[in-house]
Amino acid sequence: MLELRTLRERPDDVRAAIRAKQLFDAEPRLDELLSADAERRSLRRELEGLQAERNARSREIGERKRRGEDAADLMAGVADLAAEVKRGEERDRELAARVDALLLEIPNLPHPSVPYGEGPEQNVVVAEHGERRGGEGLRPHWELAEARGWIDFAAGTAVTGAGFPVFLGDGARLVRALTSFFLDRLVEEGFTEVAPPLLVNAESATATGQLPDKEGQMYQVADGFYLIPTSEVPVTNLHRGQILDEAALPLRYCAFTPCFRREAGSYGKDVRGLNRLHQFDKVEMVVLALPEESYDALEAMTAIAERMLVDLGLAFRRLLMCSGDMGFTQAKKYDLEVWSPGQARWLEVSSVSNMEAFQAARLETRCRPGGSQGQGKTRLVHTLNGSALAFPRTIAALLETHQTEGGEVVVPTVLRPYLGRDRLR
RNA sequence: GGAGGGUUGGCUGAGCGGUCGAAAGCGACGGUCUUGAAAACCGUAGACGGGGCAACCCGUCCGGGGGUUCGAAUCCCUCACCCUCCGCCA
Repeated sequence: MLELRTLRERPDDVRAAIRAKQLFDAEPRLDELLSADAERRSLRRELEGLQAERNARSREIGERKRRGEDAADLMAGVADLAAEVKRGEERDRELAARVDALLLEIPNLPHPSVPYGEGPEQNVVVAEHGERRGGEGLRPHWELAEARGWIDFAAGTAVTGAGFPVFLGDGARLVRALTSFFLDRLVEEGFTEVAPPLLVNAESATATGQLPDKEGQMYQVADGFYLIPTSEVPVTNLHRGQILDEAALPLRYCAFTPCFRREAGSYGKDVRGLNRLHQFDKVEMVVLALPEESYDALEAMTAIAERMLVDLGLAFRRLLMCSGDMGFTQAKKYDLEVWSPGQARWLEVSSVSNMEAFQAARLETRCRPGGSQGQGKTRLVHTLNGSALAFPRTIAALLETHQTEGGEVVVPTVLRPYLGRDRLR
């Protein structure tokens, strides 16, 4: 969420952001929020005066009683005041709850460098790397994988349902090899490896922005928990409510987890093969950074993900997302898309975003020199995350790109130590 | 799943319904001393919100949320979490 102060001081910027992000439903909420907040502030000014008066009189009663004097007259006078305070506090609670709920519906402001656009077609291709493989006889990954028994889509459907493929044999080993390759690389880069919970509570999901709006995208299980749609959620929540030492920033984490998404409403070619699943694996980077350093961190994270794609021998491009395709919580976002020769289309395998202080405000993750024992003002940290990388589409592109005429797959050099062979059979 | 005990400031830990935002110790910060440091001594110190040019003033916060009361860290209800014992379990 944005800080209330931002809405008060820059309501026009917030309104512009809502429109730029094409989230027009948020505009009436902004209006309601601003008026509720104004009402609350004037109420509070009045209420705080009453509270001060009540406190003073109660203190006087206390002092008299301690001296053994009678205070019945004072107590009678304060009763009305106390009742009025109570009414005020009730109204204040209502308004606070309203403001709080509405605040969750206001999207983050796009960074000035983000281009305006109404949808995906206006994303900007920043760079393209590698040579796209093309030609006759290149098969889509589902044909390759099913022919060799690396992936059994039908079995997954039987066990659970559509969108839950089963990896077998060299397919499963490829998953394990990628896991190690990604994590080892990120640890080399200085990230701390995390194995987080795969279920989170509503507070965590709210802090990172999955709730309340995207509730339908998560699987909810018993006891009010949600299956994580990305490890961004548990990992970003690691420092909830803390005041971090600025000298310790940036904090850089990486995590391998399965991710669970309901993906309601998807259809057609999007859901073919590994293109869109309800359960998939992903290695994620999560960074908590100083505000003045967060955009350098965004570039660095994107570069790390890109280098992995280069090492896997995949052709890819980097997109700068336009305002309308960026999503609710992000200030700036890059997508990396790999070329899928078997499908002749681009597939998103990574999304790297800077949320600035949007998540930190709800997380109450702050920093200052010296940390919780430090001096001076606290500031909200900036949070970032990025995939490095999402497995299914990486695997799809990898199988299709490195396929041979005989239906085998040449294993990229960097994965050979992990797989112990140079071909998938 | 059953029974009991807890949750207080960066940490440990006191706290009778009435100057308690909260003792004390540790830690932190500033200073004295020292060539420097340590020790010792003196002092300063919470977070969040509102108001004021400012010194400063006001409000809220003792796990979360409600309640009782003129007044709640202290009493009541409720939820969450932690600990101990029993049961079950990879």
